[in-house]
This record gives sequence, C-alpha cells and structure tokens, in this order.
Amino acid sequence: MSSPSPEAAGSPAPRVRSTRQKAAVDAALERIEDFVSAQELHAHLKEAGERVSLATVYRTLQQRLEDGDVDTLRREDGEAVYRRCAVDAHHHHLVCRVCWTAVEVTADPVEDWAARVAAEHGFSSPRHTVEVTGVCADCAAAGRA
Amino acid sequence: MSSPSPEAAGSPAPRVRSTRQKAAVDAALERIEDFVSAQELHAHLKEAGERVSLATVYRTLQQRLEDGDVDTLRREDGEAVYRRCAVDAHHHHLVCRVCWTAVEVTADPVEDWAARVAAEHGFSSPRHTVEVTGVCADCAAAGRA
DNA sequence: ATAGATGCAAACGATTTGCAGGGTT
DNA sequence: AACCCTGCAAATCGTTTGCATCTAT
Repeated sequence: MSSPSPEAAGSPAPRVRSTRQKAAVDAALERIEDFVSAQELHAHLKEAGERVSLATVYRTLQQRLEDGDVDTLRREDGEAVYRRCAVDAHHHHLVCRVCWTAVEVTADPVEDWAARVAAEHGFSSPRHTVEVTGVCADCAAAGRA
Repeated sequence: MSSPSPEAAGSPAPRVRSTRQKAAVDAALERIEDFVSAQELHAHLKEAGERVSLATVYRTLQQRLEDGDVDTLRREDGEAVYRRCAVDAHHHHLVCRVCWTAVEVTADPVEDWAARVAAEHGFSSPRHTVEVTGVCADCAAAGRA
C-alpha cells in the first residue's frame, strides 16, 4: 500500500527537481524549531520576502512528509502542524486483529505512567509490556470485523 | 475565565431545555462506545430514523463538551471525534519479578491512551494488555534483586 | 408569552486540485 | 525539448453561524 520501491528496469532518474520555493520551505523548516502550520510557514516566507504560493507550501510539506523528513500532528483546532523530523523515543505497536497490519505509535503517557506507579509502590527497575489491538478501518469497512 | 457559577440573585432558572434531538444525540453517544465524529453520529441518527440536523448534532456535542460529558480528540485527518466520558476504571497489576507480589493499580492514563491511539488511526473495538513488573521494596532491601 | 432550540443554507477556514504557463534537467 | 513544478482560482470538506420558525417551560 506504500513505497512501491524503486523502478524495475533502468528507470527515469531523480524525478524530483530542486527549486527556489522548495529550498525556501526547507530553510524555513530548518530555521523554525517548533511545529508550524502550513499557513504560518507561508506567512513567514512572505514576511521574509520569499515568494512562494500557499499551494506550493502545502505540496512541499506533503512531499517532505512522505519522505519522512518532517513530523506532523494536529493542533486542537484541527490545523496540521509540521516540524523537521527529529527521530526519537521508543514506540509500541497498534495491531489489527484481522489483517495484522501494525502501526507504530509512541506511548509516552504509558512510559510515564509505568514509571510513576512503580515508583509510587516502591518498585525498582520497572519494565513494561503494552499491546493494543483493534480492527483497522479497512477491515471494518470490508466487514471482515 | 469560565463558569461564572450560578446566579447571584433570584435568577432565570435552568436555561437549557431538554429536547427530542438532544435526547437522541445522548442516546447515540450512549449506544456507541467508540469515538465517533459528528458526521458519523449524524449518519447513525438518520439511519435510525431519528431526524436531527447536522448543525444540531454539532451544537449538542459542543454543549456536552463544555459540560464535560464527552471527551474529544482529533483523528489523523483532522476530523474531531467524541466519546461519552465513560469512567470504566478497570485496573491492572504491578508485579514483583522476584516474589510475585501483585499490587492493583488503576491505569486511567493507559486506558485513555489506548483508546486514543486506536481512534486516531481509525481502529475500532480497541483492546489492550498492560503489564508492569519491577522489584518490590522488600526484595530489593533483602538483596534478592 | 418568552427565550432557548432547531433547521436550512450561507459563510468559513484549512487543505486539495485542475489547468496553463514557467523552470529544471 | 520533455516533464516536473508553480501559481491561481475553483473545488472540497468539516465545522460554524445568521435568521426565521418552533417549542419547552
């Protein structure tokens, strides 16, 4: 369902071109350490004199996302925010009980909770196991639930 | 900054009315255990023959949210999903790896986290397993660690 | 009778996309 | 020259809101 991997035969070389606007977006992402929305990033660029259309900002962010160069998450109001990727913490898996598809998820709240309860009860060297399963959207839609 | 608390003098009684549509929304929230978006909830109602406008569903959910009757979070695509604040406090155990002493602990943060990650990724019927182990204070003191 | 509630449709704000022209390779 | 990329505007989509009407109280 993703990354069909490179081409089979002698295929068309790097099909992605480097342009002024992409460089501008990358530079901005580099400069801004926090999470920013596409709109905010666009405003930053405009303010800096960089002329890049909002559509291009969205398209570039989408690309960076696919390439795993940026992280994204939703703000409470639903706006998506991005940040250049800083690979971190250990994660757990959310597994579909039907097709066994697994999604990586971070479990910071759980790590914290585990450490806390252990500490609260005087336990040392805490260790934990966490497993979350469910029925993924595809399987549910296909009635495979 | 909120809930100005009841009225000072002899003021206008309960200003919120109970209506057929609010009851329908509440019933649906009661019936549906997982997180649902306003649109989905609206579809459920329509399918069940309940006639409630989408706008009213949104307004009612907003109210329930302000009253703290429902939880909300954003799905990956930015759509907001809601769930009646069910405090189904089931508990887990903290086990000593040396003497197998077990302590009951509540894991609300974990329950919430599990439900949240499942919802955020479109998984339904979430289920989870959590195990925390460590070395209890006694065993550690006795050098049995 | 009165003020809150509802339905409908228009308004909104974020994000996406079709299309024609422009720039990179 | 070939094809990707960009800009612009129109289209989507979830959610909010104005307004006339309805109804619980």
